[in-house]
Amino acid sequence: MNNVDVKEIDKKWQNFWLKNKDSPKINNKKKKFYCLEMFPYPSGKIHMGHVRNYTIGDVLARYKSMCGFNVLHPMGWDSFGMPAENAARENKLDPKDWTKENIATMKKQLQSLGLSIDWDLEISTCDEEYYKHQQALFIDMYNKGLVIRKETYVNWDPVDKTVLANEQVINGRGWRSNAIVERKKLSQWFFNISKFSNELLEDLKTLSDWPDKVKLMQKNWIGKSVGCEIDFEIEGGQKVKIFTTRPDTIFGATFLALSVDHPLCKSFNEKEDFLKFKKTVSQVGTTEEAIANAEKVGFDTGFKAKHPFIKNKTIPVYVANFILMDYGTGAIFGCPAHDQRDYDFAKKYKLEIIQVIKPKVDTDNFKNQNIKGAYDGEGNLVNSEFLNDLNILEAKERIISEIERKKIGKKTISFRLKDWGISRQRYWGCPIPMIYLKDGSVVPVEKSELPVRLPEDVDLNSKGNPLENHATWKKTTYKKTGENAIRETDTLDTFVDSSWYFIRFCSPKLDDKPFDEKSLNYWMPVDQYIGGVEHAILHLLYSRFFMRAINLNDEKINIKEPFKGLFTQGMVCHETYKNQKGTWLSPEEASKFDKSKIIIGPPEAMSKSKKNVIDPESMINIYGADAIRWFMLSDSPPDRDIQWSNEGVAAAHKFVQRIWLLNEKILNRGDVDSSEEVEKEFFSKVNKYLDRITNLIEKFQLNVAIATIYEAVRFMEENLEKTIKNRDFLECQTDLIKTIMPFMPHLSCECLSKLEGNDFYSKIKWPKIKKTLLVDSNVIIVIQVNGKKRGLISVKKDIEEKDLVQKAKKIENIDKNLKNKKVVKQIFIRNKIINFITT
RNA sequence: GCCCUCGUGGUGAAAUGGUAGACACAAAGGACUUAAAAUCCUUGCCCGCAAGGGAGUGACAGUUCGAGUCUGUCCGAGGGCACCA
Repeated sequence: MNNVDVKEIDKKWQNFWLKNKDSPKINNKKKKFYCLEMFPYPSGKIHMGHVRNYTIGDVLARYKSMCGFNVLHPMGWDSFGMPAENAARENKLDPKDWTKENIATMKKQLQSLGLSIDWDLEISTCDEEYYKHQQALFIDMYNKGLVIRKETYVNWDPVDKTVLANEQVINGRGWRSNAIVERKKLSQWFFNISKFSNELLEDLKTLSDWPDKVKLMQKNWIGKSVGCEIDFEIEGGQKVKIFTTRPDTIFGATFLALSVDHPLCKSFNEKEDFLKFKKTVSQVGTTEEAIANAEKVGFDTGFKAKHPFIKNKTIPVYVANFILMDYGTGAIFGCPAHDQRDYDFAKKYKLEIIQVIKPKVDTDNFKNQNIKGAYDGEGNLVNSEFLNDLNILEAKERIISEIERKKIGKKTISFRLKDWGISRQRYWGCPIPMIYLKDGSVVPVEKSELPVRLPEDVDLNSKGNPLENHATWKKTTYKKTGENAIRETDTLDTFVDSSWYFIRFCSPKLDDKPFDEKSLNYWMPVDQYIGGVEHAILHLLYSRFFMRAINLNDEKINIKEPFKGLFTQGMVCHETYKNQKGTWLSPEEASKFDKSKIIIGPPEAMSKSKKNVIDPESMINIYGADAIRWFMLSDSPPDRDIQWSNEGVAAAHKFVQRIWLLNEKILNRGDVDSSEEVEKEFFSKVNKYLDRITNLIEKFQLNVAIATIYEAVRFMEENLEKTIKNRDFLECQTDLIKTIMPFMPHLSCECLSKLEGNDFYSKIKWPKIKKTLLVDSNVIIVIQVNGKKRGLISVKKDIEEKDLVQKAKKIENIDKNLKNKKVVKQIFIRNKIINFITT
């Protein structure tokens, strides 16, 4: 018998699926399942990470579809962004052409994987057909008050000449250019995401199908803290509002500290020593770690603030480098005894340190009257007048009510989450549909004027923003009044594009509005979203914000959370290779060298820079799509990293052939004598395999499901010669192949078409598990003596304890172990274990 | 510094508190072959021809008849946040 030609069946069934495709329609009788993988950036070619991501999604989509769900499984392109602009500049191409070409290549590659994607729903964010709706959404959001304009310090990337969001700054460097980021003050557009801070935090609790890890990361990112604001009066009449989460330590306050950007500091801007201080502060390090570890320094304003609870006590007011203007109120009171930063600061400037918490468990912080380090643990209040003896929680409550009674402050909640800066000074993005009028006002473009198209004749080689530099593009008129106006030349952060594409997929061809409420309400939320954990915070948080923004004041939409289930898959890793000069070698290059002459590094995520990449296309050409898909899932749990190995794929390919051979053998098996007992056992065993595979797919343990398929296939092979009617054998094989279908669709279709004939395709349903066959009449019971395994016994199911004991004691090894000993206790767990405890 | 996750053979990994190492890769030995490839079988730490026994899931304690699994402390690796008051 011959091997199957994998390249041929790949082509054959991909064409077949194309002809027999069945686009999902709204069908209220059928349960829907929206399966979505994070859409790719069209960088040129697909990489193994895409293969893994989309294979996981495809297994689920095909499985759900076979189970009778109405499955939506679309794909699109996150096609705006800087690489297109950079590549276009280097190769003197139009970003649009470069992007289109990449999309065409990558689409063909994805199709060669045999994914069950409905390409009729394809969208691309750089298409006018997409971004015009995004502009309409932007205007809606503006009208809902969710778009605001603020002048702020921004992270300026001097290489890419663009503003970066905080999240795009990694260790003080631009996330793409790796250039050291500078601070610059600019007027920017923001989405008012902080309006939803509390909701975004609270609703995490409803996301039961998300990994806890991701929820925790979002929780920390939003960073809620409960505290209170207190007004301090400065001698001379001014007031400073501070924020603290430890109002209970107010009697330990020995100074105030302000941010350099605090409004009160404006009056010092002419003082030379202040400017000098400001300059040194801004020069301190660039990486976040350096900032965090920088020495605490301050500037004495000379002001004295009145302590709100201690008569006639004043405390000095400093400007300090460790106070941030954009958290809380940009001012704090310092309590050196119970906050390490304040402690360091107080030591440096020889400020008073007053202990107000007596630790529950003795520490050496406060011994010998010489306070060593800050204590921030549990304890009771001391040196605090009316708060004395209360614990921290009680003291907080008491002092807040006192503050509120005196009307010098109130309980407040602070969030770490800041508004989302969305302006980018780049060309290849969605133009922000706003215009500037002569009187200085800024208004949205009339919706009837949309889209605001990107011009095609731009000079990408000039520095700065190409739209700003364009000769005519920014000149426009305001439709309402006919007056001349200037367009906003910034474009939107590409995170905006990906914050609603999953909504667009519900009605991707709709021309007059971004989405149709009926489709949205039917398909959303995404039942299973699959992608890399690197998007755990930003993309997901922004998408959750968008869903709420769309929901706001719109009663027709009843979806709040966009992604019901989330799965984060691991990366694809490979060993790294270097030659003796230390330059990276690709696996192919390395294989040409003598092993002793190359340095082999540990497996790391495949990356172009380390050259440890394997090209999916060439692998598909050698082994076929099924083997690649199979290998991507077989070696590790889907949420963990996987190590690429050539042997592994080769093994997957061999298994493809083994299944094919088994199928051929069964087809040519001819009829055999049957024995009822053997048949019953056979059916029961196969059913157990089918049941396990089903449960494992449901639990997303795809690697274990694959291990079970290996076992099941071996079982079939071993039973070929047994007394089993061929009709029954064919039935079991058909069921088994169907469970392989989500993993290896090409091979499975080829096998099924042989097993079931021409109309097999309409009959592909997930096998029904016969529950009655899962129950065994016999069970294997473990026999232990003093908790140690001493034997196994096969007995009738539900055997009684005394019968089991009798049988067990007859086993030689058990008898030996119990000899001369008295059994003092017996632990019996029905159908599982018997444990004899002896003296 | 704070928070989280994970430590199981040569490797990737399985294991509702109840047979540790399923399944796969690699390795060694064997079968088939003139030979090789392919395929198949066996082995996997210590004692033993074997039956069997001992040790064993990062370390040390604890809970339990029984712990890879639960609890505590420590060590190691990875990830997130990072002057957030």
